[in-house]
Amino acid sequence: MRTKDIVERTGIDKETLRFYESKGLLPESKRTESGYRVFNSETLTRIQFITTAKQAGFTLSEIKGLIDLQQNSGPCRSSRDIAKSKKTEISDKIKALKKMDKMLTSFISECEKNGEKGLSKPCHFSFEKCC
Amino acid sequence: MRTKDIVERTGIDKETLRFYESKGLLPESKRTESGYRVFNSETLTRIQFITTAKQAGFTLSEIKGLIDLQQNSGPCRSSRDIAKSKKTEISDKIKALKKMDKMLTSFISECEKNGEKGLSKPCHFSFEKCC
DNA sequence: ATAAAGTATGTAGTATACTACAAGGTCAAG
DNA sequence: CTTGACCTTGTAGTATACTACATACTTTAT
Repeated sequence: MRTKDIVERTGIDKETLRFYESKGLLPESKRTESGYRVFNSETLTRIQFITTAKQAGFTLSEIKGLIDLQQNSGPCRSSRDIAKSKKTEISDKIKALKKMDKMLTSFISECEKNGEKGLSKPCHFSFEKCC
Repeated sequence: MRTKDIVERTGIDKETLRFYESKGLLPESKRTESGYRVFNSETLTRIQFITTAKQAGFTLSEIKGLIDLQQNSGPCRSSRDIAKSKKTEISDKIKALKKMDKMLTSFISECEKNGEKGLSKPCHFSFEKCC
């Protein structure tokens, strides 16, 4: 696969691909004789991983940390401990998201109170007071 | 309350407080005769809201959007629709986080396989292949 | 009265994560 | 054999979210 194929299949920009390569999130790719990048399907799964991790709110350097976790040759113990602390971060993020969701749910039901009338009137609800 | 009190109670920096004010995330605060900012407890709840929303992965402009939702005087319907689409974003983020959590859980149990021996050996696990 | 702590403003700098060129080389189709 | 799509590098610019001054005024403690 060449650059264009990766771009089409993952949806990321070609400049972003190069940017990720420069940051070490992707290994330096093989090249044709003329210098064109050649990718394999592992690049696709790697980019999907980066995309998911980004959506989960991790920074690129944190994502690099996760990639390095399973590539280092040191003892598994230290990697496991990092993984465990990441799990804590994740559960904190989920808590924050659930709190936001609860606020929005209350807001929506407040809006919809009294049906059509309620929806036509201005809002009287504070997210801050909700939780 | 003065700047120092807000800083102590919320943990945000005084420059960040001023920054949020300049971005419209906080209303322009009242001042003493000499120009010192004076805050009330609503500022505290507002900052807690911003902090939670940030942790949930929302940008400051998205957070401003949420604050504006319940402050606008237009019909509740449009605010409700924005709130509904925010709820979708939140559920997508939670999905991404759960996926990450699952990967890390598998990674940890793989590390801990064979107990002490497993933890001393290098890792052989790929997040990419997991999900 | 003076030093120390606290606050104000404006401006500049940093880190992250792209994003957009410019200038040029490669390759396949007509 | 040239046109156009595709690729290369390097460098510069943008947006977000702070963060760090420099300079100066106010208030509090001794």
